[in-house]
Amino acid sequence: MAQITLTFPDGNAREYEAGITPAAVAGSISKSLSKKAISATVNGAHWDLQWPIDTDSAIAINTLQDEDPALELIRHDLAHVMARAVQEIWPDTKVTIGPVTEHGWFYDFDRADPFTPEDLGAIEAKMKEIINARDVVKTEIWDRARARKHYEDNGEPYKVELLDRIPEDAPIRMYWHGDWQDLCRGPHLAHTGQLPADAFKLMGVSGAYWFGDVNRPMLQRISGVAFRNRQELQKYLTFLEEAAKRDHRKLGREMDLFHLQPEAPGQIFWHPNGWTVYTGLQDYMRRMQRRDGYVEVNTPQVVNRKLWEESGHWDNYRENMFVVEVDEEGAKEKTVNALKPMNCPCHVQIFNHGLKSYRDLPLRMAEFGSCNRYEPSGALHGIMRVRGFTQDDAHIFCTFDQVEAESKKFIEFLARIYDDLGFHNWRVKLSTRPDKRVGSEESWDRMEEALANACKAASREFDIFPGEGAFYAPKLEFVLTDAIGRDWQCGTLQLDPNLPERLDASYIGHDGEKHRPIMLHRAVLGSFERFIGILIEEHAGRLPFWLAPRQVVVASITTEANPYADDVVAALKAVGVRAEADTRNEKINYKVREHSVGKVPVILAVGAREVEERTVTVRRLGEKQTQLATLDDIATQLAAETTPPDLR
RNA sequence: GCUGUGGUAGCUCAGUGGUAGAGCACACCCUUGGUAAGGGUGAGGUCGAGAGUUCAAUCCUCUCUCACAGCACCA
Repeated sequence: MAQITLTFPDGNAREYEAGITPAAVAGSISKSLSKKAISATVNGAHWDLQWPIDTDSAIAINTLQDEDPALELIRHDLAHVMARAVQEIWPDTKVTIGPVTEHGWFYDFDRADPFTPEDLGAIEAKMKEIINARDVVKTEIWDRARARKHYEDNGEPYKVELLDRIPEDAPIRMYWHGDWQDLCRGPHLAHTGQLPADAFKLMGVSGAYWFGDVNRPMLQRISGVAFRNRQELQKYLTFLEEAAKRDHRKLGREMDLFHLQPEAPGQIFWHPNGWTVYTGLQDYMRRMQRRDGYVEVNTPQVVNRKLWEESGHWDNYRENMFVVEVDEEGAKEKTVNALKPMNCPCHVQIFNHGLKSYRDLPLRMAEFGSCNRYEPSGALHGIMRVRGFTQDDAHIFCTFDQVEAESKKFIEFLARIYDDLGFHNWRVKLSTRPDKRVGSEESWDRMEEALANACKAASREFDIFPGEGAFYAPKLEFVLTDAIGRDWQCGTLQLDPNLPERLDASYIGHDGEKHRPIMLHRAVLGSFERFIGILIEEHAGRLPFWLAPRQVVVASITTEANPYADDVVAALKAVGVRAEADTRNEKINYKVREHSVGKVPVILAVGAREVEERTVTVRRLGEKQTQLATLDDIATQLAAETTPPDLR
């Protein structure tokens, strides 16, 4: 038998017989390591303890201490253990695939009867049995025909299909957890007893299409989360609770910001409080855009089908459009219109109105464009994904030579806004040419280079997402991370040589000839609705003072202080602060609790002492401690705080 | 749109084949209280909509609708 040299992470090297398994290597080092070993890393690849090593290699034996391999194996083995548990309880269930996810795993099953939430408890109990049985995991490589016959004989059609999808030259690897068998590329743990029985939880049942294809059968997906130990699981569950507390749908109700109702699914009824936030944000954006050289326009909601045919939306986007048929007076046929789902075609109409010169470029045309899209019912989500919304939209008409500078300018603009709004953690994605595309390679090279250069010029790192661009041009997407680590894609910068072509936009160049401009579609917030949802969740409802709908409540402690409370409110209103008095016949404890729950950032308590001294007792949301201030001082201070960041 | 689960008072939820309950919120009264719920009384519901089964339906069946979770979608 040939000898091979294995090099360990500490630099030591030892000779072994070729074909030795990591399990045997671990055993040669120490008995305890042999017991603790869960897998190996061989030349950077995650390696099953049972897989032979045939050549000189760098090897590291992994234990539960090694987070990445440990989590991968725990989650992957739990997927198998769960599938086994399900098939033991319901033998008629057919198995499909069970991959690892960000926090756990899922496994998709085909079974006639739906799994109920109650079934999850039974499955979890059976999984714990399997773990406690400490069943050995073993693996073999089979030839394709044998595996195929095996699955055909066992009535597992999905596995047969999976086999057919494995490339010809790849090995067919079979795994067993005890007697239960699955097709799997591995690696896996040594035995089920290495799984932490108290660090996983089944999270729910849902539907999922086989291979994500609407035309294939809908399977039942059971998903779970898993960690290395109970503490890590608990930490994750606490995170979920925290996210639920921040849910904008819940806070929107509690703060009386907005509501939705069945008569207008996916469209928002903004209440006075919510509309205060909305207009505050919109006013800020309007000032910023004016300062950055945009002109603002407004375009129609209901637009004839003809324009959508010209723009290409009728062919490509029709199922997402609200179509409005109208009986026009005296007309033989109904006129077909659609609510605009996007603003771009209308903006091109303004651009096309009258001759444009190269001197007019770049032309930055902004609109708080109210759009309607018929989103699939299952996609609707609070105010984050709706059917009626307003974009902070703009189109920059320019020459190709101006693209890079305009892009850089936009990135800097967006950076300023995210900074003002308290999002300091964001990144840029550059989506490049997809497989299905129009335009020459040379033109794609130029467009991608322009966006990449703009990022560099604006001193922004970016990640490239190959193939993610639109069929006509690349784009930048701006993803921000919120206070609890979730990502939101908000801003976008999309190059577009296509629409000016379709809608025949042109300008007169230096040479006196007509030329085609290029368009940049761009948005910073995306939509006001969604962005406000993000803001609410980011701040857990405690919006920055300048955006808070109810900024100050003046709470009287005794009825004698009520007239003074009204005076204080008047003084604050006079300096532009949104203040209201709470002179109800309630105790101060009660008022403080109620307004704290309502996320009012500042409560000013006034009693006999304050009336006497013309002062207020200031209580900031989230702070237990109060401070005494004179009415003049607090008015000055709050007037400064209510000033939007761009006016400071 | 698909699969599953839901819809009972403003909110959070309990409940039953014989037309309904709690807590909070709301109104009124008592209380004038010093920083996260003082006490009492009262009002409030076509039990999501429609159809069916039944002597009788909020409850059982079907259809629709909206919401929630996931999938698909997001030119």
